[in-house]
Amino acid sequence: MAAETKERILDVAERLFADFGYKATSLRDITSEAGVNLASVNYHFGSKDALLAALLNRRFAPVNRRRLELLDELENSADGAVDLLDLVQAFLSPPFEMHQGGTEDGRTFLRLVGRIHSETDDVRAVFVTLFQPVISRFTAALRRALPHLDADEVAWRIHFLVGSMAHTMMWCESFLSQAKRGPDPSDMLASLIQFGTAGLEAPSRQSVAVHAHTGGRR
Amino acid sequence: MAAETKERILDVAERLFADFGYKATSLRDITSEAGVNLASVNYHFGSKDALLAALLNRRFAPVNRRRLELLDELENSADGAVDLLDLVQAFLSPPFEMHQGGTEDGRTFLRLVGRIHSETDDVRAVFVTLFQPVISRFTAALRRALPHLDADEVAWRIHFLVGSMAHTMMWCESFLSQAKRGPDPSDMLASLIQFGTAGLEAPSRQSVAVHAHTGGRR
DNA sequence: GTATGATTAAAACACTTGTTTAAATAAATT
DNA sequence: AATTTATTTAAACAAGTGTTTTAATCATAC
Repeated sequence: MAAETKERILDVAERLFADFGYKATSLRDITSEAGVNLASVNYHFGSKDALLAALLNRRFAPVNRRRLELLDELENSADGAVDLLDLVQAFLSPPFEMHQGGTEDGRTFLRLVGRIHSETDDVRAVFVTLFQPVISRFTAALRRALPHLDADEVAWRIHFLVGSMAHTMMWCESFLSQAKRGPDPSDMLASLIQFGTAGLEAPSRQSVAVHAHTGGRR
Repeated sequence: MAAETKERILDVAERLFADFGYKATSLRDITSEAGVNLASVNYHFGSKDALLAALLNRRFAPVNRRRLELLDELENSADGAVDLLDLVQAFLSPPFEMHQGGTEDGRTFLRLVGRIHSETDDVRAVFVTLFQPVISRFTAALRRALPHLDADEVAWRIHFLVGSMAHTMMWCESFLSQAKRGPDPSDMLASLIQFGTAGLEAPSRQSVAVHAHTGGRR
């Protein structure tokens, strides 16, 4: 019974955090929907913060492990020169494949991924810790794959990529109304990879400035 | 004295909402920091929600007006064929030029832009209303500028662009530590335009399936 | 069957939230 | 100057927050 309670709390909390954010979700919301006693959160996890930490660890640790695993494969097979498209795919795919993106749980998880990126720093603290090794290793790999860009520019563009990922994951449910088809997560992944790869390998901004001078822009 | 109180509340609320989000900022945080009485928020604005609405109107109405103004200019001067780069620039520039991005106020506003994109739907309601005409007109213009993409694909990519914008605006302050130079908003704008334009005009996606568990692509 | 430890239950705790009230003060109008 | 309106103040309100406590219940081992 104990393990079941813990998991029910984690499952419900994950969904509510994903939909309404951490601050806006109360322990009473979680426990009443999970059908468990209010005090059980503090009994099993210690605090609301610790619940969040446990929740993030449960999901993001495997995702980030998978990212690094894919990156290892790429760097081992093709020594030195890793294809940019493969890098982007290795970074973006794991959240989608983790929970079979099409299912209800999978989509909830995608919303959680997006939501957590926009929580305030105090909430993101645990998440950032889990994310950090991934970011640093992919940053290094992307620098090698984008030799025409300086380090700062690569850093900017990684943030752009993460932003487009997070934002779209968070709001893809809301697109139901305006899109003809429902938002298929694997469609989203394919589009995102396409968009992100092209954005990352865009020419450096200096060459654009030169281009702008000679090339007819007002 | 009345107008001064109202503006002090708006200024402080804007900064706190930008830094900590709407839910996490209490009226007591705002009023104490602004040096005004707690009840003055409800007196001048009616409620916390109405304060947010007033705050968003004050800043985003001019920004979105400017966006549409720039779009009008583009569509009038070059009849039919509007350059993609110009479109992206017309969409992204106004938040940066509005408050002279480099100043403290300007950077606070950029954080607010980013933050508001990630608030939950109830909080974003007012914002979405202000944003909607901009999105629909730019969507139409982008479809014309990207004839090789179908409507759904254009919609996805607009969300990617908005996401990269919002995310980076929100966290650009945090990049101070890892970047050599402080994050210059105009640098960010230039990079963002570069990234977004390339991403938008990327070739239409060939089917990229969710990464198989068998490992790397061969 | 009883004792031991783990789990659940209900209640209370101390604190914060947005909002309202009623009196006091300031400003503007007549 | 007197009166009406606008604004500020301090206090209280009702509801909600995470957390703690104390007792009751359950499962398991002796």
